[in-house]
Amino acid sequence: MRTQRVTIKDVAQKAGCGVATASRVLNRSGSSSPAVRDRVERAARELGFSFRAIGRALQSRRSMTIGCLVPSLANPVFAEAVQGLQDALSGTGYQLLIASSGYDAAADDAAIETLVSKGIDGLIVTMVDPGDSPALARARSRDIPTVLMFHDPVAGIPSAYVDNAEAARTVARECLRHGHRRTGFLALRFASSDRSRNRYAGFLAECRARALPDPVLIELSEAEANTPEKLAALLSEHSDVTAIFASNDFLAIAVQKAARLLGLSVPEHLSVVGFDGIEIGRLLDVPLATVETAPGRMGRRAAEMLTDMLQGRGVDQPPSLPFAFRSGATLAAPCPETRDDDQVAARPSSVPPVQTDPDTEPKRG
Amino acid sequence: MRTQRVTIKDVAQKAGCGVATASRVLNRSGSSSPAVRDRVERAARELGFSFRAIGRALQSRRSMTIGCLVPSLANPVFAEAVQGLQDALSGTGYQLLIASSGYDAAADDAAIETLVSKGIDGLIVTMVDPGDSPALARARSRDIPTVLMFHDPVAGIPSAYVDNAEAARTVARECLRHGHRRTGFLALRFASSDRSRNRYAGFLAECRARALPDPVLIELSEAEANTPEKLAALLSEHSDVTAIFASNDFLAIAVQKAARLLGLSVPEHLSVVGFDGIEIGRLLDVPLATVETAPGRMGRRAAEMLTDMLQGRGVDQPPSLPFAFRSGATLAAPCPETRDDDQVAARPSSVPPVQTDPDTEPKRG
DNA sequence: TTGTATGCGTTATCAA
DNA sequence: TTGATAACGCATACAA
Repeated sequence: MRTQRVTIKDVAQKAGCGVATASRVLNRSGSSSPAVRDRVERAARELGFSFRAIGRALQSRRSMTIGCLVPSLANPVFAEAVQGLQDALSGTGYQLLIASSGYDAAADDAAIETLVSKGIDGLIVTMVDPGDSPALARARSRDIPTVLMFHDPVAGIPSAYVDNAEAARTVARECLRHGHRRTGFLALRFASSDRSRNRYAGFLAECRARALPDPVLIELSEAEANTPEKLAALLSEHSDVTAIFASNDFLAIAVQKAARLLGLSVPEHLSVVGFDGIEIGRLLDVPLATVETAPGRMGRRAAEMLTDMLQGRGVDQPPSLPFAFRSGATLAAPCPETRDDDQVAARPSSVPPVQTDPDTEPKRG
Repeated sequence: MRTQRVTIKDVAQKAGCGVATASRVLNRSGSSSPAVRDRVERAARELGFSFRAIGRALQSRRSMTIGCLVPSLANPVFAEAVQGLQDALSGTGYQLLIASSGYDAAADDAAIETLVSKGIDGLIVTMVDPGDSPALARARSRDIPTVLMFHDPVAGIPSAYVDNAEAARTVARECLRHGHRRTGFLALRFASSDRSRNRYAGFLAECRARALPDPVLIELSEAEANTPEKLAALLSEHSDVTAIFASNDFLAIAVQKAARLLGLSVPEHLSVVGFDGIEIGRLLDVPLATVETAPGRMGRRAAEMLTDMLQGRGVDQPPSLPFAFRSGATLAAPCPETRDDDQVAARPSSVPPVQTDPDTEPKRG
């Protein structure tokens, strides 16, 4: 019962012409007489013919497929970015072949290897270490156009990104402006995320620039991030901290849950700031203070850069995408007496809020 | 400077043997002498050879690629499900070619058409109307193994799903148990989602079975869903409603925001129940009452069903996946005096809570 | 304008 | 054990 798929050869036969003619008609390439043209089109219609991309790919050496690698689609940041890719790619004829690594460097390499073997025309990746990936290097040495997402530019590979360090400095300023002095930086998989590291670096730099104590770096295991009780325990070890900068919104939300478990209210006892600006964050009844980075927009930008490269247009690193600090109910002045620290919270110093507008032109990193 | 890609022919040449031999060695198929074997492997290594999937696909008529269509990755439910697919597919050799429709039926068909033309070996879809899609029908008539996600089974296509109607009945019982009588059902794209419709149907049926007033059906536009103010306005038109059942968690969270805008507190003035059980819902400091459906698990199930079919094993519709009503702080007894309705809220009738355990065997729909 | 033949990269067949 | 060859589906150079 298996319907033998109809090929262009069948169409040609039915139309009583050669395959080349059929190909020309169906592709509107070359020239053809109205008569043959008609017969071919009717034959194709009647046979329910459609081109198979494999044949084309083999012959044209272009698969019209783009490979995409992200750590995980379970994190809304990446999911939104991939949807951004889809949006930008729709109508271009390119399809997305997707892979996820689970934040694992070895898996990154294996995935890229596989994607390349599949004959992708281009590559869009977010990975553990783009600067040290044999597979990525090999892909690039094979002239496969590649762009990064989320990463600050690395190894000369163009990237669609926000300036993580600069954004983190903004968060620091906002915390200080509200009078926080003892801050904490919370991160999952610090070792396997240059984004987290760069954010910490910026946060740290700004604190030092203002002669404030270094923020406490709190690294979490996967288990701690997903279990509010464990997170709470971890949090209680740093009772002098009045503001937590979480490396992403997901974590920031988890921190609030943990704080509640400890009987701390946000922001009275503990301020929380996130990073990313995922959609859901703005719908929370206590809006999350965070850095809006518009992940979907990052995806669109990445796709545009890649399609430019695919069309032979040279692409050099564009400026970083804009971000905007979004104030929210989770960030306020600390109440010194409520946590057991021994320092006096400073009143807001007169640091003006730094904001960049996501709708105007990007700022330079 | 473009590196001409190395093919098996190059390897054969360098090893001084025929391509067939090289193929056999490299695939460990057929037999070969240790000597040749050695030469081939060394040649392959030195040339940096790797198979190109396109050639294989053409000859074997299998692309080792699975097509996946979902409405949007911006909704965490679908993103988590797709990640579930990835997890289940990793190691099987299958890759995921992905498409999204933006909840548009025409886009659904176009996407399936494209995926099929790409030579996918199987299809996993969530779409507007699987029962009325010419493209899907065509794919199936071409014997492309297909499974649905999220949909109650339709047109004889096996599905990985939860029993939407039954789950909704559970929600109704829970609402009634807490004493709610006037309820509302909130849905986005009601017309283009059989999931929403089935949930409403179950909710309605249970209300009627208990001789309660029909729940108010509140349909939202995209704009209303994303703008808390508009949602609030809509909500205020139904001030007699004491409990809202939102068709998904995303909406449920938005409703809370809107309620806050109206000066209504949740759950004192308005109870809210969601659907899906997305990861982030459980981290909220006011945990969302919802139906946990484990989207990731649905994805894994779908992938397993498909790989079974791909291996020629017949797959008939398995029972629906289990769901669990998760109680949360957003559902409580109504306070009759706080909203302007004229009816007296009933005390909880003695309806036992209905729960199914996601870790035990699935329940039958 | 049309058709034939070739090649894209791989595997399977089959004869040596 | 080996290797030449024929597909697979398509586009294109070239000849007619």
